[in-house]
Amino acid sequence: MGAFAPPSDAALVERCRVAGLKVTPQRVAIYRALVATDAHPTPEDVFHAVRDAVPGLSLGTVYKTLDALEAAGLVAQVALPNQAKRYDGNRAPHHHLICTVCHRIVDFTDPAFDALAPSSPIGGFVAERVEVRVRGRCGACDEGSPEENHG
Amino acid sequence: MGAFAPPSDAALVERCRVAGLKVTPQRVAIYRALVATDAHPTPEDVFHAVRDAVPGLSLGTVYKTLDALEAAGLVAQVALPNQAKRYDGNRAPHHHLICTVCHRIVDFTDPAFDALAPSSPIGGFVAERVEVRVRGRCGACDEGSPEENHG
DNA sequence: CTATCTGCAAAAACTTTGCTTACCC
DNA sequence: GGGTAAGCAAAGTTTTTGCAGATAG
Repeated sequence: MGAFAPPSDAALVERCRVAGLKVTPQRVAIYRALVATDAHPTPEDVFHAVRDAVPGLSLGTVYKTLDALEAAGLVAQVALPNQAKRYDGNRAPHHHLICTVCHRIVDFTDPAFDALAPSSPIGGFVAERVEVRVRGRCGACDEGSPEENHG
Repeated sequence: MGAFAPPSDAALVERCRVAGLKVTPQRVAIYRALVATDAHPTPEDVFHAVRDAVPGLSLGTVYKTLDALEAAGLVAQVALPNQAKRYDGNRAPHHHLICTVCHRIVDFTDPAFDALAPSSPIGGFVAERVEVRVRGRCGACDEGSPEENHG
């Protein structure tokens, strides 16, 4: 089955509609770019990726659009120390491997992690989502050069 | 045993020495302020907390000092979306509850979480540390006002 | 038609940097 | 003394905001 098929533009458009967001070429292009990559790009990254397909696109629009998509729950932000905002278009529950050398963020899923919840309710805290962040060195940074490989 | 006793200034000074950091009044005051709180403050927060004890302290020094302490591994950063840097002086392994309403960060530990590791090595990734982030609503924000309670 | 959205540019927020003086070791 | 660190202020980055014209529904 198409469990790994990327969502069609129609699907993205539909999600915008459901969220009450107007469907514009800029918005769809930005949304699609984010869903199509697993690189957790910054707004700048998205801007550059979409610029060609949408002439005249402005960086400000990218910021506003990512904000809107995030507020609508269609994409998420992955905040890392000492870095610009990074976005994640992957809606499925998943976790992150974060390379401390090249700052790559790799999605992963793990059956054992999916049911995680604190064993006791802490101070009335009501959990909604759990994200596990594993920090370490990615394959490239571990074997290859101990230096920066790339982001 | 004094498992929950805050570290003495002498202990903090010693850690600085071991890390090769010169010991200055500013540095110790900033370090102590961070270790003494569980509020995960921003550099601004730290600045205000320490300002009275260290007249003439500058915000720039707070930034530089927090950088130095982080580089030395004595404190950590907790990056959250749409917020200024936040620091964590808690060196013990622990995880975070993050309130989506008031943005409070609460430390917690959980035996079940401490041994976490991906069940299969992903792409040669070598894990070093694991942080679990539980997002939801803190006690105050869940019962009380559904609005902002406070940061 | 009307509310939203875009592009542009200015402004704000946050953080880093450069340099001189002061201080720890 | 020599090398770090502090203070100050300027500069740099990143992100937000305001507004006029364009556009989706």
